Amino acid sequence: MKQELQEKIVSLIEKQIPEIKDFKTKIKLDIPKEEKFGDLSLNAAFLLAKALKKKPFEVANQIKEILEKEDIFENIEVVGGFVNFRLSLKFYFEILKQAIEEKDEYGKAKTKDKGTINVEFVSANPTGPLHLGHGRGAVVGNVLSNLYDYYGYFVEREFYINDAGKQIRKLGESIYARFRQIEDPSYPFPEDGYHGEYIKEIAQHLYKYEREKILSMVDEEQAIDFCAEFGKEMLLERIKEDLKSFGVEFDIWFSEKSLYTSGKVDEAIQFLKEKGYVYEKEGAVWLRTTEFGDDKDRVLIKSDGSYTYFAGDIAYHYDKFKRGYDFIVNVWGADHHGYFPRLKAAVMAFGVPEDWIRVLFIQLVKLFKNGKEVKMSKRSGEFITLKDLIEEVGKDAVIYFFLSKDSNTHLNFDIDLALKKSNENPVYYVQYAHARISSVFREAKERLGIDIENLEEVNLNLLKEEIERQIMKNIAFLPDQIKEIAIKEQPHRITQLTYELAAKLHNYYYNYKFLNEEDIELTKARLYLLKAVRNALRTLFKLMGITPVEKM
RNA sequence: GCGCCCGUAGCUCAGCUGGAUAGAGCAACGGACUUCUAAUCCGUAGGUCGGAGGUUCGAAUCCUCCCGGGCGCACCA
Repeated sequence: MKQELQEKIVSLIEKQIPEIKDFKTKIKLDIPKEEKFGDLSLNAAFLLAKALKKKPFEVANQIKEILEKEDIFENIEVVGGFVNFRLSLKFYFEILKQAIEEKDEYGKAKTKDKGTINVEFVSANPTGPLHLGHGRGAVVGNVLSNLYDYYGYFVEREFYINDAGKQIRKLGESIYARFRQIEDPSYPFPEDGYHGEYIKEIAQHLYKYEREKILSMVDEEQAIDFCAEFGKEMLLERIKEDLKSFGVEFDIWFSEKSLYTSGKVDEAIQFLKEKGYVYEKEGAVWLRTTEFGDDKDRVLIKSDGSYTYFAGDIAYHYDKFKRGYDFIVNVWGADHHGYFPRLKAAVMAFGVPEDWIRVLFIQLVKLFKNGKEVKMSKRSGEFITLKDLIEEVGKDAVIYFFLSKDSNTHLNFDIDLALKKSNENPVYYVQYAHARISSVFREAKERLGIDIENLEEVNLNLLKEEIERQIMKNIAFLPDQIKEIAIKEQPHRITQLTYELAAKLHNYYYNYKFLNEEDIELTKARLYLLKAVRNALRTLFKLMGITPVEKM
């Protein structure tokens, strides 16, 4: 909406001040922080002042005169060099109508014509339960996907399963050792094995159902492989369950191992070789990543003939490249940031532009208990899992908390605070706003017989209060703001949009009475506005994966 | 040593890629329930935006240097 308005305004000005076309990219139509500056604010006069050799104030007044003839503006004021507009109620009424018709997808793109993209996130090793960092990545990746979907992209969500390599081997050894220890407590546990209780559980499960089979294996290696495979599958199932309870579902589960068994690694290396970026040195095969900004070249095939992890990752991204996405997004833990330049270089060697691959880094989640930091590590097995946390505080609170901070900053998670389930968690604030509206609707039906589903003829001109106007404005520009945070990849800002709208609703609720049997017309108009607010809230909740509760 | 990220109220954090008097929540203090749910609302107090320069009509935001904290610099995965 803002975009359309801006284009309209610029084209109107252009008829009289053609110089404006030189500043089109710098012109901003802003929503001012303060109400007294109107609904929208235009900075064009500052930009034009120099070119026209006039003062910003004079140019602003000129713009004011041009735009005053339009009926979508109720009032235009010049303050300093800013041109501030107030939009007409007529304009807002159209918006409310739209919000009501589009339900919980208010403002969402009707078609997926922006393109097709892939978002890869979580991608945890199937060697243990998900921890809090994974949870943060899951929320950020999922919401980012939802935002792109809202914006008009066809989005595929993908989980890359690291089911090859040493980690899995270690998993197998750990499970096997626990398995043997059931009968022989002195059986040695691998030094750097996984210590968590879940390993024992898996071992006990195997002992119960597969004891004979495992013990009959002549080769211990075979038994370890078996344990690894079994454990991996079991843990992967748990990961899937945890994510599902979190409202996160993937379209594609991509196995790293499949790359090796299907020959895709060789295929990718061959492709790069033909492009001339592969060479041999000191018995190893290298990729010339320095060609694309990496600070040194990287090994693909080690001198012992085995592939590096990097080679596998290249094959994986070569696969994505061939799928033909417009661009891809990877959500990674921040400790991998040093890895990005080389992967980007490899991907660019395929022949895609630099921004084809994007990475969102998720900084560490630090857990605090009793005011002290709790160190988490998979190796010691001493950590609070995502599942524990969701069970204790509920998925909505966890989602909202993980989402409310910029993913690129460290997050301190105070477990005591979260467990309190108190109003200190702002998720209750926004949910309460929705619950209050629902409550009003229930009362409207019971007391006044007004069915919220049949609000056809309402006189919106009765909505004269300043707060009502503010709410309409908030709803009107919400889709613009959602789209903006989508393209800027700032999913955390959605919590603020939600909070702002909820705050206005609470203010409105406290200061005005909606149900008034003496004035049914006004009641209906207000219910109509409330319905638009409810839909806007539901739209935001849906993007975040939070439940719109009817009662609290 | 090199690279990336962070530094904003007592605490946890926003600040929309340069806009107007830097904002929220929690904590503190003072008010508002005979009402459609007080998990709410209204108000008070709290700041050298880590520091110093620079760019310009205008800087928390962009550039340079410095100071703190985190992370990363493999023929590991």
